[in-house]
Amino acid sequence: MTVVTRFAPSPTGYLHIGGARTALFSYLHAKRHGGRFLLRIEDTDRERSTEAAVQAIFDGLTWLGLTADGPPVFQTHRFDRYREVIKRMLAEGSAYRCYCSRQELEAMRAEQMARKQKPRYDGRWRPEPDKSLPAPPAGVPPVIRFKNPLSGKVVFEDLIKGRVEFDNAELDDLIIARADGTPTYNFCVVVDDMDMGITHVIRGDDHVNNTPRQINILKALGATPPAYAHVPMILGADGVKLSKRHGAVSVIEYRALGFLPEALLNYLVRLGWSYGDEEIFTRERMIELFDISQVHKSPARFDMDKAIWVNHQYLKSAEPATIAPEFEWHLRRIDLDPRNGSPLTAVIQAQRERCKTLVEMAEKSRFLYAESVVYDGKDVAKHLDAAGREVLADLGPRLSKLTRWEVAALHDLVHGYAAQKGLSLGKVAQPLRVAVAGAAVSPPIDQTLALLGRERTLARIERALSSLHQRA
RNA sequence: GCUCCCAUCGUCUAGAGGCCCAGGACGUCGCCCUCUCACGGCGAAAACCGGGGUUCGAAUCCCCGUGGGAGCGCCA
Repeated sequence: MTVVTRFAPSPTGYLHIGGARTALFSYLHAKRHGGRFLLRIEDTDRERSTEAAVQAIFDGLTWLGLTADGPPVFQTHRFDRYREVIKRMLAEGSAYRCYCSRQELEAMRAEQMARKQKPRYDGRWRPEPDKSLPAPPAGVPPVIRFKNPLSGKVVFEDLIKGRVEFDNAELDDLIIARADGTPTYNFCVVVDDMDMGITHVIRGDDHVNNTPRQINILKALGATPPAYAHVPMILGADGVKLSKRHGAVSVIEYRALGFLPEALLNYLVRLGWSYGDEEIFTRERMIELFDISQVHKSPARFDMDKAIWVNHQYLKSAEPATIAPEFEWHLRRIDLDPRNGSPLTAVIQAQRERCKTLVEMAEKSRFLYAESVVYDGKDVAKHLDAAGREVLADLGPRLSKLTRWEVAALHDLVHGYAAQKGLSLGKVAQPLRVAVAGAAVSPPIDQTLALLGRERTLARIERALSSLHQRA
């Protein structure tokens, strides 16, 4: 049987990083077994679902490259089907109408809580062979409840958690359709998973308690329950559920933070899963090695430092051309024109080892794309003193006479000058660096000059000298 | 309150009874390399939640405790 998994978010906000990991696990499990990964939008709650949220989820998944093998399924497009199934269940007796008012239910819950019991529906409208039901109150639209088995156990082998058991006595008759006729979550999930031919439900830990109910409905419908895998959630650095106050929670925020999608995915896959001592996994390798049953049972904390380290690994080793589009996105984000400077791949090549994020790379490359440099006062004071100015004055003419503006030639020129003057390289490179880049940090000086180009280099040396004269 | 789940360095993890006085990675701290920042190299500190069992032998199996988490809606 072909493996079919799905990611089923409800569009009430952005794509959460925890959701992204769940999606990744579903995706990997499907691919690992040559199966299909599907997407379903659980938008039955019209109050909270928004068009923008749907788009945000699509955008997040697209950026991560977790593409579904088929068009997304929208639950709101399937109401006819749900109605049909409910009609059938009513006819077969696996569901019934309940006329309790909300107030009545609330009172029931309050009373149970007071008696220190688990709040649950007491089955007052549940039809039984020898039971006589009250006459339905007039004018009250009923909800539909599922007739859950009263005794016995629901047992399932969770691929991550192992054997999980629930007593049916712990479960109550959940509402599958509201008074207005719209179906509810647990019911829709069951019908959809069945209709979509889902073989493996991989979802967040917070759904374990829903699983026995869903299995019971599935059985009442005569369907075979899929396999389940409940993945633990991601915690913030403080061990508490990850939320906005921990910083970035939405996938798109990680893009803004300067992450590469592959790097984020890599970090995420290692959260709760590992393969020996390996840390870096290409997508192909993840697909080859990922085993859902090896995922940890316990929740993991999100460690930004490690995530950034992984990102740096990708920045350092990925093909510059694959990084270029993201780098361009970041340059534009800080109002720099990617065409107004050296080719992106050359800059990436020069900057990658000193930048852990693309934000940093864009920022550190500002002097290569902006018309004017912003000088760091401290660095200017430190390196463009009298001696530094002398170096610049000497180097200007020599540089302007250089015939080949290439790394090797620039290297020889700078080194040759230092040797000739008996200066350490630092005494030459630093003033030059500050003059052209505005600060004491940049790629090796020969590369820096090569990337900047002759014209800008000479102009900036000029400007550094003249503005210093003004100050002096 | 009730139900379910979890527990190895600060963090992510290796470990499926002897290979473990517990290995790797991030982070931290030294040292080396060096034109800056980095990269890199070398090294250090750092953990089996507690208590009982089982066993010749337990981080690994069992029980209890403690601590964490999730769920208990006409939300999803």
